[in-house]
Amino acid sequence: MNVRTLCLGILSFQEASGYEIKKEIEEGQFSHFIDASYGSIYPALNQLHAEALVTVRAEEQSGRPDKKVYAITEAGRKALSEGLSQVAAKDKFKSEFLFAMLFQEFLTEDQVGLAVEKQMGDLKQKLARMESCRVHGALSRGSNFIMGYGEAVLSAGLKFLEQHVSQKRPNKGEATVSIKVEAVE
Amino acid sequence: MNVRTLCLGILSFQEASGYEIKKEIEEGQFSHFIDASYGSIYPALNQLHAEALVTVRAEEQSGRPDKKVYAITEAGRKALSEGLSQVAAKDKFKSEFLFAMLFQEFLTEDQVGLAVEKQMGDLKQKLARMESCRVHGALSRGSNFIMGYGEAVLSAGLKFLEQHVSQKRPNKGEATVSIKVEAVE
DNA sequence: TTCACCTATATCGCTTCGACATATATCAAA
DNA sequence: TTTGATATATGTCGAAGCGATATAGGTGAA
Repeated sequence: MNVRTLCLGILSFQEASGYEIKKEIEEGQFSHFIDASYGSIYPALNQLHAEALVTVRAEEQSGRPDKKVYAITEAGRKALSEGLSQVAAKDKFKSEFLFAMLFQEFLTEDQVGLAVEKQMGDLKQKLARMESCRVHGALSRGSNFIMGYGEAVLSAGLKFLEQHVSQKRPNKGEATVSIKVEAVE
Repeated sequence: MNVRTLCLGILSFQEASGYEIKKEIEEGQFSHFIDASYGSIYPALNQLHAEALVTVRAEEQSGRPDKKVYAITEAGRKALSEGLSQVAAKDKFKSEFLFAMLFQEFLTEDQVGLAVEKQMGDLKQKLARMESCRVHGALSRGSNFIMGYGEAVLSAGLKFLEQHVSQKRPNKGEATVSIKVEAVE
């Protein structure tokens, strides 16, 4: 599955600019299982437009560059449907955190502790993000499903780390690392 | 973190050829959280050799091309240590399965069912692979940690899907899709 | 004996990432 | 009050990496 199909998917929910698509990928309900950069989104949108799978409309803005709002066409919906019918590739999970943990002997105890705390913060942040997506309600069947799956998986990781930490440092009273979990929204 | 550091990490455990590194990535304890293709491994090894971070030794084989066995050097260990000290990037999780689930209305019920069964098979396979890594024992502190984390996360996903399936199809008696979970090893 | 799969290295086109460039608006802190 | 950070918005470009393919003989099952 490529970035073109990804854009079509998001546009099938609502029309949007490239910038808004990127934001949706970073902060929306997609955020925990897809990714794409500007360097692939903008070229993809141009391509889709050239293939008449989307339409564009320039929205004037004061000061900023014109916002180019894209909308999916009927041909675009058909292409999306075809893209989704392909057998899905296996999940890809890359974790530098786990890689580093595997080589603990190359790190100091502090470095390991810091890495674990950072990972816990990251997981909490993602969970909070999904929680806020839930609150904004009106979720489709598909939305509910992926949220449930995401919560299950992220919580399991967090729980494992919490157990590991409490097991390793019962009551050491050492300087605690404060992790800011920014409120999303 | 790039493929060079990845190769150094694997070579810090034992010397290996490019082919063996790829196998380790696909089937070893790394398999559920890292990935790399031949297209990046072979060039990476050449680069590492040019930088004297690894040594090469050609092992003759009957029939096949010579096996080029790489071993990490002291400079290589230092480079690995430096690579690991960098703050780890956030986990990257890409799931075409979840993307497709989000757009269920574009698919038939059969397609959705099939996708779910496939996902469950994939998860079971990964769990089995980790189980077999456990059996082969002699695991380091780091190994145990990442296995525990992996099992926690994969099991959580599987459990969620199992609940979803039993909820959706209590006793329909329809043609069941048989999923072959190949025994690893 | 055919066919699929395994060992083994390597390249190549294409996709995608990540960092940067450009331009303006807003808001908080020094 | 000026500086700096953050947000909106589009886009490019070099580098990294993927996935498929080429090559070539060995192994084992149908």
